[in-house]
Amino acid sequence: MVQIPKTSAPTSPAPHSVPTSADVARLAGVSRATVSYVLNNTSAVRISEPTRRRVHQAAKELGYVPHAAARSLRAGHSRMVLMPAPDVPVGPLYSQFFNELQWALSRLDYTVVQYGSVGLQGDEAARAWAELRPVAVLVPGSGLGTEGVAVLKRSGARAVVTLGPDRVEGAHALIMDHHEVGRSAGAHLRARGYRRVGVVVPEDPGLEIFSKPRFEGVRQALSGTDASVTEVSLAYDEEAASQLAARWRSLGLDAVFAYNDEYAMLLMRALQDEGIGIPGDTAVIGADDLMLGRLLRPRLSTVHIDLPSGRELAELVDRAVREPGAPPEAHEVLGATVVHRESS
Amino acid sequence: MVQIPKTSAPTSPAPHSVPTSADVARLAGVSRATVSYVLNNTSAVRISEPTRRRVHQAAKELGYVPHAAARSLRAGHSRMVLMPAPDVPVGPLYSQFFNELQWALSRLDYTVVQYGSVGLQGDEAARAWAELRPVAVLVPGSGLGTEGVAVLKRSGARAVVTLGPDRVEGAHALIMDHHEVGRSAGAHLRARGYRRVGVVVPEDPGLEIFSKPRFEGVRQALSGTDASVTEVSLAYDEEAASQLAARWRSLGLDAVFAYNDEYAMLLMRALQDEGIGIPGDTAVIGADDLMLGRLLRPRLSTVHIDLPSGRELAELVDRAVREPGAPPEAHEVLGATVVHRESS
DNA sequence: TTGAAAGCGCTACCAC
DNA sequence: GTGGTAGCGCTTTCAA
Repeated sequence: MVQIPKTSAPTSPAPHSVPTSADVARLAGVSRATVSYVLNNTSAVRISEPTRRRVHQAAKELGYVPHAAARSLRAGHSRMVLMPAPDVPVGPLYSQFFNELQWALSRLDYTVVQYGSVGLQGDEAARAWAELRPVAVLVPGSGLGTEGVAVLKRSGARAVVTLGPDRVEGAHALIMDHHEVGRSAGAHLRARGYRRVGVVVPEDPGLEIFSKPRFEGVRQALSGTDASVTEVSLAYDEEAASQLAARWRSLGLDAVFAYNDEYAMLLMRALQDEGIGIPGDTAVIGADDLMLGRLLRPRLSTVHIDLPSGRELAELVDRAVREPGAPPEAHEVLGATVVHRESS
Repeated sequence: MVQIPKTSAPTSPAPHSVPTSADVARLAGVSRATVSYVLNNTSAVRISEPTRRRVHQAAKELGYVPHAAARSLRAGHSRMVLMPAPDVPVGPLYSQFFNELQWALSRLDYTVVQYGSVGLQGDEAARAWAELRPVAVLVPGSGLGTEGVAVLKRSGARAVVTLGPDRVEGAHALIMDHHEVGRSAGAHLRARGYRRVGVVVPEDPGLEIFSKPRFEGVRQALSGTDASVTEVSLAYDEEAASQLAARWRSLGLDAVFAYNDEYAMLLMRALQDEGIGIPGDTAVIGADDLMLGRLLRPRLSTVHIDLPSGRELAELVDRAVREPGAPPEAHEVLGATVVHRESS
């Protein structure tokens, strides 16, 4: 029987070491090999039913849990898919995508692990990830360079996938080019006849990866026309917004792409409080197509963003893992479509 | 020299296996022991400078990265802090808390890993986590039971901390009792003279952990008074909100606690579109004190929630790891204070 | 049907 | 100063 009486407090300060398969074997009166066969349902070998029972019973009594590190050390590989945890607060879009991905990967029998790599820079981070010998690494953003990819592959990663603005040599890429978001917004504003277009760029440096290309996209969409594009820096707080609103008229803008829906809401509110009509005096368009945009008055025009489904990415990963020799795939996966509502 | 010429394409399909410390030793012309000493800066032993250089050089050429599993297998422990990834989209509050935590733990030389455990139930999940032999496990929500804690501890976790509504035997607890949120809101509404109070309860079953206690809290705050409390179910979409608004007057409520700021915004908009004045006809109060509440008109009253700082939790973890015999601590860490604005 | 033993990559004890 | 080597927990071939 188990040594800890069921009825006593489970806080047993006994320094009992953690049970190994050898302990299970001992208790069941069999060899470690047999324990392994039984617990892994190894089909290549047939174990008698009584023995199986004894092993299972022993494992249960000891509370045996296999040691993943030992197992994958022996096996020479794992099924861990590693993903650095994003260090900026992410919105519902990313959360949903990530959940889907996780679900799809677990269906394919991979284990998804988000690795917190605060404070690690570029190749140093790649090395830290490589220490875990993941079978695949999914890297959002643009932190990974060619050397990082090489480190990961050398250490056994069979698939390295970047989710970001650009391709990295040797890695599969899900290219999420936010230029397209800006371009859609810009084209929309141009088509609706606006000529002096502002583009909000968040002050938060962590958002630069998105804000820069979105800004550039607007510029691209309006280049070759008589429209002007003005960068408008804005921190995500009320004070900053109202200060901006106070000098808004002096900017002489007839439309603004507000980076995303949240910044759009912030700015809209400040403009309205300043007596600036939307879209009459200034048109506003956001991005991300959040629920809140539909709730604003006027209803917020926005750029809806299509991310790849988690299932798609999971399949890419699986394909890459099974065929590591195959040349890296690169897919443009960010779709942007304008949802025209009332604010533009 | 390294075998892959620097100038050729780095897509070397060569099935070269991943370099081990033995490879480094061979290339440097020393023993594996020496490699280990050098790369870990072992202070107990002095290695000559030329040797150090040779080892470092060889490691670099091979792109050697130590194998974390092998290392922790040998060491008998790791410094991995495991946290199951939340399966519901989390708001900025949690994101920020988590980032702080991660940062604070990495300062203490722990590695934080979020483990995606979709589809795993209770003790099964605990077993999956235990396989990784983390030194500490932080579990948000209420999924972990006494048996789960026991499994984790038996498999070597020196600290198990739950972040949720209740204590679990044997685990440290950061008790986040959302009753207090409801109580604050209820007390506020009562103090302001409202008597027929509605409480929005999201339909999303994943939010029950929060919505149930928040609802109960309001009930508690109003029990013993002549005020009534009515549960109002609501899905997070416009259609549901406008249907609710259409029958709002028939509910005869003079105030509503809207679960959180986002649901509050959804409901407020629907009510206003229905011609229901806020707070004149119905007062509204949200929770979470998000930026968006300040931007609504009328400005949204809300319940500000104080979570523990990531640093505090990190210190608790560290203490628990160093003193695994110590009795589990339990702290009430959820502070709720009403921020009165214009909507109530 | 079951057991003995090798070995995955690494570190740390002991010898030289 | 440096090297040999045992052994962490596990799986799997080969024998019995």
